[in-house]
Amino acid sequence: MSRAGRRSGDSGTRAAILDSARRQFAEHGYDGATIRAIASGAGVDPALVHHFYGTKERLFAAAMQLPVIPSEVISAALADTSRRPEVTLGTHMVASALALWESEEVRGPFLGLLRSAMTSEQATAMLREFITEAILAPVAAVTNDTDPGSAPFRASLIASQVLGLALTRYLLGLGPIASAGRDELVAAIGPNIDRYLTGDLN
Amino acid sequence: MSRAGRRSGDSGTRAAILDSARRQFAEHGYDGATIRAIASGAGVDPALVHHFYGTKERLFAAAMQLPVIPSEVISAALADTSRRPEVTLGTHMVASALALWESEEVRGPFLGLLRSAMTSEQATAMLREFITEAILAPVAAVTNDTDPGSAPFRASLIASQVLGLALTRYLLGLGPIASAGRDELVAAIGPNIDRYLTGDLN
DNA sequence: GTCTATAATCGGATAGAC
DNA sequence: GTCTATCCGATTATAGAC
Repeated sequence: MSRAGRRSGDSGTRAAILDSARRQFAEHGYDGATIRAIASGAGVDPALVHHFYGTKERLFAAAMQLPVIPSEVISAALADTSRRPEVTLGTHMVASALALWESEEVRGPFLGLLRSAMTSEQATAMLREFITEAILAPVAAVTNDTDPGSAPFRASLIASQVLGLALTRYLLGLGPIASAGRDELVAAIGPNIDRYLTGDLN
Repeated sequence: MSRAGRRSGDSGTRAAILDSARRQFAEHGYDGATIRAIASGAGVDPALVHHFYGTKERLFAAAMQLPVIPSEVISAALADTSRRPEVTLGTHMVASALALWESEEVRGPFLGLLRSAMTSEQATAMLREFITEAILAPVAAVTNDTDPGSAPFRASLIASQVLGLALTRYLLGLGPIASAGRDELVAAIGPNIDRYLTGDLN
């Protein structure tokens, strides 16, 4: 019978390693996360990590794959905004980001990428690419009616505020902004994003 | 004569090591900067670094000392603003930050601290302390007339935007924001800081 | 003040047994 | 699929000669 021999299927270890990797990269960044610590966190031998993922770089790339598609989330936000005009797009963007970051599965890779981008050129490129995909594209869709050329600049400004929010809230744990509720932050920051989106920047 | 023997004075090496340390910490963060690279950058033997500064931690603390006193800079900005009311405080804060960061001696330690704060708990504490001193105090001085309790939250929001600016401009090198001129950024971001300072956040 | 030599540790990666 | 054993490079830090 073809059923003889060991099952080729999953025993869950592969996923456990990826989970542990996400946590380690999120907390310590690329350099600070060690294969040994990742293996230990998954309850397996370090050699197994290499067995499944080859090198540390490849494991990092695998771990940083977001479980959501940025462009889909933004599309949903856009659709929602056009249905409820009382909610501005900037407000909605901040609310969406904060909501996504409350999920461990999204926040982990994102913070890992952010931390790693500080010291690794490769991670910097990955983060830049992600930002472009997640922010520039939808912003361009909104602004290309008024002033097409300003879209990249507007998107960068938005990125600076949104990344600054993640930085102070999750990485630095800056008192009031780390303990503030979602609604509070949305109300405080949303209008500033709106200004970057459609306001006069001169 | 008391002039016999080797001069006890400075041969410049100590300062050269500190300079090299600032550059290395700025570029690679605490973990990424190695004593060896710092020594090499200063053209001396690694053992000398230990001879002068003891441990890597002590060298880091010495290298991160800013050559300017944050509170003094802010005081100057406040005084300047009250003399020329056409320039808003938020605009002036952004301009001051960008001007300071153009000096290698200020930008180096600052970026080093920012990079290191991503992975080192000790550096995180240092950066938090610095932010509080540099931003919270002056903000409180401006807002305590209107709504005393909101000062820490307002200061944190300002920190999120200012740190986000440093992050995208210098660490990530995000296209349009990295190549933008100082005036352009001041005009774009200043008003948003003003809103965090005195606007309605609800 | 400056360097050589070396101790002690830790990291990624591989070979190969089971 | 999983683990043991091991190699090899890099790092901080110290002892001590000159």
